[in-house]
Amino acid sequence: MKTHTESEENYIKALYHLGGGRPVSNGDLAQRIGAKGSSVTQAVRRLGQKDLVNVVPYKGVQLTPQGIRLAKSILRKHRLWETFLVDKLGFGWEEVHPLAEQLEHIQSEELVDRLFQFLGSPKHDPHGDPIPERDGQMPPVLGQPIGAFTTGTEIRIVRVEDAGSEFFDQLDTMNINLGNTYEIRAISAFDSSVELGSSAGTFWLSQNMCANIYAVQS
Amino acid sequence: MKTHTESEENYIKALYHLGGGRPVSNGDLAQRIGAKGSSVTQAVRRLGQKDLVNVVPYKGVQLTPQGIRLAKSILRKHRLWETFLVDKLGFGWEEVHPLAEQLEHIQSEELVDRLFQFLGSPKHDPHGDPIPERDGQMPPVLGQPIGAFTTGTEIRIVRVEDAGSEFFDQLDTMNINLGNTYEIRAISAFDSSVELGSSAGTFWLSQNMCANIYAVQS
DNA sequence: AATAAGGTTTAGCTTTGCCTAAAATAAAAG
DNA sequence: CTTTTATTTTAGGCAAAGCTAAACCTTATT
Repeated sequence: MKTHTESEENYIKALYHLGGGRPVSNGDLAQRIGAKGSSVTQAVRRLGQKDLVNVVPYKGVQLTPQGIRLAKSILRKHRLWETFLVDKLGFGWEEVHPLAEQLEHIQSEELVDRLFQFLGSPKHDPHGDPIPERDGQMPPVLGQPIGAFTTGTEIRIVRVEDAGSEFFDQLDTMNINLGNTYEIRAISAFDSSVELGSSAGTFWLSQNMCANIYAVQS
Repeated sequence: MKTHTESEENYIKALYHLGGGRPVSNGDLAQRIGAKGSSVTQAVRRLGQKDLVNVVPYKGVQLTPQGIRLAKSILRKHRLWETFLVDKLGFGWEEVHPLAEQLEHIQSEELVDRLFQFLGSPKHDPHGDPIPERDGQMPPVLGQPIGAFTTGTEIRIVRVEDAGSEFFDQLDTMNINLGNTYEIRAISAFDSSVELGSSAGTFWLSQNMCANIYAVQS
């Protein structure tokens, strides 16, 4: 397994995020990376030479199986480090992303394996996102948006989308965490907001909040 | 506090290692970095523009107070990560150096502080080397070479030099670790090797081994 | 004091990775 | 089916970091 630059890894990661295995447009990729289209053209050409992507000029870029494998290994590292930062160092979930973005580029199979063990072989990261396994298998993506349940259901929060720092701040101030359980008390016919209840009382969640919070029946 | 490239940080680290605050020659620096002299000339010019070093052409390069501060902060990170890798992830002391070399470039004051706390505010790393404090103060450099003690002394191993992987392998096979205590049984007048004794028996350590193992009386 | 040797710097080239501006192509609108 | 628009690629620059080879200081030797 060859060694790649951070820039290359960032492109691979972005490609995986945007398309998984499907083709991605130059523009989308440029936007995601935060570079100009011309830079992207060059970058993907380099990746193509390494057989990490297939490039069809003017059409799009697509990860090869090799590229997908690499993407998953980076994602694995990213999510393991996030888990470390939250579980062991006590960071808040909003703070960890930029740090994990640096840590994910550290190269060492051994380190990843040991970290995985040290963290108790987690299947999901602090946001509830699945951590790819060593062999590339993906644990299940958990939960449904809160709005998808019916009134009266007991639910448990299992995942939150990364919807920006304000979203996370809101979660913090409302004291909402993974593992919390609530009862769906009501769903507004007017604006789709949801009333949740627990032993501590009840409160309303806006539609926008609900759309980024995932739960399972419990 | 500005942000620096990894290359820059590596030069600063090398400068600190070779000279502390004293001037270092282009050649020595080149050797340490593993680059050619011409590359070094350019690199130190860049560092000079950032006021991290003073350069006197044909004479030598010298860290500024700013440079020294940076060097210490890198060293702090390096040694904290080594401590993490050994204490928490169970790496052997010979394996951790190249990994810490990557991890030391992660940028985040907060991360360093939390890591420090998580590790129990250590003053020395797994090799017994002092970990610079947040403010740049250095804990004491521990111990004396084993050969410096007199026969009959009870000693405790507190530090080992980084003398290459074969040295560490030898330590491992002889089961020598920081914290171990021995009695100095004899010192050879012929080759300065030393006989150490413990409850498990006695054994001889060559002069070369002794020179890289530091101990205190206990 | 002159010169040879060794170390240092300059000059010029390479790659990565980004940029802007101009040309080329694909897609959508008339 | 042509033309306009939006996207993508080429062309040409720039900075970081490395390299080799040639020129240039220092120092040591004669």
